[in-house]
Amino acid sequence: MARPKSEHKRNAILSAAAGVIAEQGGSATTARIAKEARVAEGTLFTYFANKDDLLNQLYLELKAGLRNAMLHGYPLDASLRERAWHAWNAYLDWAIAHPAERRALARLTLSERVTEASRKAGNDGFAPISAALQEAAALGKLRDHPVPFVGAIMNSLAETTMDFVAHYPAEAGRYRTAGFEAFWSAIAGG
Amino acid sequence: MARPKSEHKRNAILSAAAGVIAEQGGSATTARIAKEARVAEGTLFTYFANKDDLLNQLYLELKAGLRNAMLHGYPLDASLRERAWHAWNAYLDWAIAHPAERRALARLTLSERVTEASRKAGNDGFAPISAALQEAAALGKLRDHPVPFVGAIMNSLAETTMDFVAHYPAEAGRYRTAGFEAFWSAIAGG
Amino acid sequence: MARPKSEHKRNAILSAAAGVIAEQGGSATTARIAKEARVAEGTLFTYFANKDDLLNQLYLELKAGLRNAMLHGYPLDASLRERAWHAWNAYLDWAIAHPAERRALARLTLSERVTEASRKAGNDGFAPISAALQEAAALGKLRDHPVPFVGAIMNSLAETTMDFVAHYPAEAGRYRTAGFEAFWSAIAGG
Amino acid sequence: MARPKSEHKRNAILSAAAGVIAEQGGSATTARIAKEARVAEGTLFTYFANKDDLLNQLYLELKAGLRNAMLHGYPLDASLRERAWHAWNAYLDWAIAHPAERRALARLTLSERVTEASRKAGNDGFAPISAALQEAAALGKLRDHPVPFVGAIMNSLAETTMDFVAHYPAEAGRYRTAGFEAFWSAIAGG
DNA sequence: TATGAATGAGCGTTCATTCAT
DNA sequence: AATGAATGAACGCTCATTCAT
Repeated sequence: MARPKSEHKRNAILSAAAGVIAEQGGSATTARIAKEARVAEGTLFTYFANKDDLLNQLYLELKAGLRNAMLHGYPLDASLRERAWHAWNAYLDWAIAHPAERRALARLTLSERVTEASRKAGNDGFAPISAALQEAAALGKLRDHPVPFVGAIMNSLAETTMDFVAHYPAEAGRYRTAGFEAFWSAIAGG
Repeated sequence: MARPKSEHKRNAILSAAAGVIAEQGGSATTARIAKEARVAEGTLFTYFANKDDLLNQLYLELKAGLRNAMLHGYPLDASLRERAWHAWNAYLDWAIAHPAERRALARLTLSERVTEASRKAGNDGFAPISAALQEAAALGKLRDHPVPFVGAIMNSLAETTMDFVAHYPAEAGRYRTAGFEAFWSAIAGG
Repeated sequence: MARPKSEHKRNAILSAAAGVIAEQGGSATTARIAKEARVAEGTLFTYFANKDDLLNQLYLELKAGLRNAMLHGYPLDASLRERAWHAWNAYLDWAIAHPAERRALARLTLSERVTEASRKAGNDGFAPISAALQEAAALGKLRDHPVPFVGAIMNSLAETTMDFVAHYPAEAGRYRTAGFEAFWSAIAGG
Repeated sequence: MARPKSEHKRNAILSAAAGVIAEQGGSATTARIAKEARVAEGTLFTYFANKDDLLNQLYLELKAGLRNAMLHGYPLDASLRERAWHAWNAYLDWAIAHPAERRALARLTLSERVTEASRKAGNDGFAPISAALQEAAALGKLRDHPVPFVGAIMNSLAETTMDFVAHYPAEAGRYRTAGFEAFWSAIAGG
């Protein structure tokens, strides 16, 4: 093969896209992304069929990165609260370490251009966390909340917490704990 | 430009904008909005200096509408929980009655085109609710959470609840209560 | 109405398109056409939905112009030969007077982008000439040739004649006559 | 570039080009041609300096192929009419046997990218046929037509005939004869 | 020499904004 | 003030050509 398609270049484009989307949101252009990735405009299209494809692949990549972060070291056998605490922290750690990725993911999640199929695929692999919630529900530990509702609550409280952590880094620890307490109080009981 | 002739026309444009943004998100064009408002393309620009101005004014208008809904009949002298319950229900009622507005507001809140100034101005007028939270905090009834954090938690849980209400209208009542319980548990105590 | 869409501008674009296509063929760009028409690039698209639409409308317009030229003064009651002679001359006169249009029409006729529907519509209105051929065939004056074949022969000989007239303007008259004689000999008889 | 390694590969590219141009006309891309020739995109440019060069060489190649077909078995000593009949049939046989080549040649003949020099060179080698026409003219057998005009008439009538043969294969024989009769009547006489 | 990824000028088209009416 | 045609910068994307392998 002449010059093989380089995983490095693909990642550079995805990474540049995350940065530009985090910064500019809906007005991120392919020209800007290519420039940021130090790649010709046309090159972007040898790695991604079109802009929507890039957006969807980026969404998937970000979801996968987050999942890896959350599931790395996940204490399968610990108590429910400990597992929740692990997931909570892993999420915050990832978000703190990857602010652009986090912002880009938030924007993509709300974009009309990310397909339903991508959303579904992106949520695969979060199975262990879902499983924990299912188990908790079965044990009657989740008040009366439907499982997906609890998942959504966790998500939205974590996002909110993350907003404060990002805004007040000096009090990151405090918000991290407070957010978790709020979450745990919100769902546990029964 | 400063004093448009017809308040009716201005409202038609704002209302059309809410509808189109709710539906199309980032790809809403001024041409489409004007058409929906039954107004010429150019007319839009005698009421709003440019698209960003329209977006920011719409954001403000939606925030004001929501505030009016939440504060109408607000029981200033009731218990903290009752006041929270009132606000909670008022929010959900507004969102159910104005789905396009709600969706547009959610999208604008995340848009890079709504300025910090607009966001600040938009949160003015929610003072009575903030006041209640302040009071609660002073009484030590809010665990240890900073007041703005509690406000944000309320907001994000209400949004999450609203998503489920919209998705499963048959179980609206259940989610309405469950969401409030989650919220109240999350923040009350101490 | 603010500024009505002007027939003049539409014609300027069509005329510019004919000129540029005659000159550049397949590599005629919308930018070049707009420039030649002294119109902004975007304006072209307020008169024509897209480039293909422009091409098809131009084809139709050129066909209509040619038809008008050929049918103007057409001697419905003259002899067959006289009617053929009239059509022959009218075609050559039009082609000589409108060299760019003629060349553009030739190119469009061969383009993949002119639809079957346009071709069909373009041939409507040449009915009187077709009728003459039908009549001649009925009278057994066309040797044994099928009518459409005779029409095609006339067309191709006229085109060939026109090529020579264009190339050797000094001998235009000679080719005009010689071409017609060739045509008439080719089809008449029986 | 001047001495490509493989004549086979050069032919594969030319042949693929004929096919793609016949099919797609002006929108034939070098990428598509290379793919069809089972050759890398870059390889095309080691055999041809650029796309225009490929087009011109293809034109020449097609002309040469047609010439070979027409001159093979050409009855130098037969009567004028017999020689014309031979050429006529040879052309139709070639066109029927090589539809893509014929179509590509027709398109290239009209393309602005085939140079005057190529056209001239392409017509060399049809000398024997020209010679026959010259001879006939000298003998006063060609009415009064200039020789090149007669050649062009033959060409355009053969093309027209070919269009009908391609469209109505069941009546190929009839059109073949009728076309020739039309041609012969058009030019012979005196 | 052959490969195919890389390049970037240039394409057709959109759209926020201006301006003649 | 209202209209909508006119504008042209900017977009996503294509493709002939180059060049590292």
